[in-house]
Amino acid sequence: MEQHLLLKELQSKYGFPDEEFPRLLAFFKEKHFKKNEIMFKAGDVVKHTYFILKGCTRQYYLSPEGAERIIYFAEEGSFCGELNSFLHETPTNLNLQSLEETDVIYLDLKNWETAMTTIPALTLYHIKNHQRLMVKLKEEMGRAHIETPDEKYRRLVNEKPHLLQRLPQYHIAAYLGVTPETLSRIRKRNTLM
Amino acid sequence: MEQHLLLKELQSKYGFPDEEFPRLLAFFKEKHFKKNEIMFKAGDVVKHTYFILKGCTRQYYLSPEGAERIIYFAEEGSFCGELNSFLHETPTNLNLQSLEETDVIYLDLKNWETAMTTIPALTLYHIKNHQRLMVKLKEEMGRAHIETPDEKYRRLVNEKPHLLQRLPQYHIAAYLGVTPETLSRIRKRNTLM
DNA sequence: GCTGCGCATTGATTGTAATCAAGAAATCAC
DNA sequence: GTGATTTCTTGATTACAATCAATGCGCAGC
Repeated sequence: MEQHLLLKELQSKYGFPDEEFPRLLAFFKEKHFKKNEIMFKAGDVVKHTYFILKGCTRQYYLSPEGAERIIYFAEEGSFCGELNSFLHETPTNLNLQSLEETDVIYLDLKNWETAMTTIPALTLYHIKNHQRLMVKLKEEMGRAHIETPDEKYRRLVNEKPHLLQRLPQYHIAAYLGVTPETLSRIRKRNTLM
Repeated sequence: MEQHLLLKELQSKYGFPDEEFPRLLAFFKEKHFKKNEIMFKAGDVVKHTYFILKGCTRQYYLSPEGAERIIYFAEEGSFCGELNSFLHETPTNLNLQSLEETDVIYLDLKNWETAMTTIPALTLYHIKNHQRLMVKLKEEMGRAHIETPDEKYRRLVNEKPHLLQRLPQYHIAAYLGVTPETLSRIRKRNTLM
């Protein structure tokens, strides 16, 4: 019997009691996004927090000049959203877009709060995971200023090789902060030797 | 009568009841760091969370090549530490160093947990502030890959001009992700016109 | 099969930061 | 104050990514 992706994620990090899971799952609704659909955009108040069952999304800023700065890609088995906007009901600066046909389950604010306050194992998951993400973000920050595009690319190859197969190169380029032309040349340099 | 810096910080963000403050303050101990003292370093389990009363610190990574990547500077009136290592009692990857003669108050883990669980206004401050920092970090991430050094410098001039007066330029350079030579030239370009 | 469009590659040129190398200026120790 | 060290500036050169421009490739629609 196949284990639910959400339960798998919750248990993989810190343990989550199986018997609590149906009660948690009941708080979620399901939804499908078509390829390239905007899930929320800058200026919106984010109404849902998503967990991806199938597919892939990108979160990005639009610079004043209109360039897209991709912060990260989320794939099946992970949460994506923008908690600050969601919890405080304030407009976000981020954009979220599906990159493939994408199935999600999601929570609205009311259910998020209820689940978070009545399921201790979820609270624990959330706090610890949040802490962990913060540290990862800081590490990336440190590297973002310093690493050369070649280094960034090689790190991606090592850490998230599946993304390279899954996504078009211009998105990878926007994520690495280089032009598609440069990425093409980097790939040439780094595969032939 | 002078208001305590910590109370000021707590109240400036979300409100904190005056009458609770003495009870909170009792959890803290005091300490002084000399200029350029290492407060913790990569590999350490971080034992304290600091609040700066006077002075200035920097948090940074050491790259494999030995280059320093400064993540941020903390001045009087702000917390600094590394919560992930602190709370989970695991080794950190970050380094923290005082840049001036620095007075702090600090919490150890036991007191942090007690304070956090018995003073609701503190819990609230912590959660909300953490959320806010997360969003700011993401925004910086987005910019870090894309902005030119000139833009980074001008942003710093606008947002944190005091840092420029306070810190040596090679630290500013390490924060912006450029060499000191380049920063010197950027300054020349951006002050004369 | 052919046409058109989006995406990826390649080439030539340009701009800008890193690097290497001295000096000048400021800071600290005695 | 003097000298020594640290920090900042300036110059010359080099390396590399952006940009502009053109071509190649793959795929969808007719």
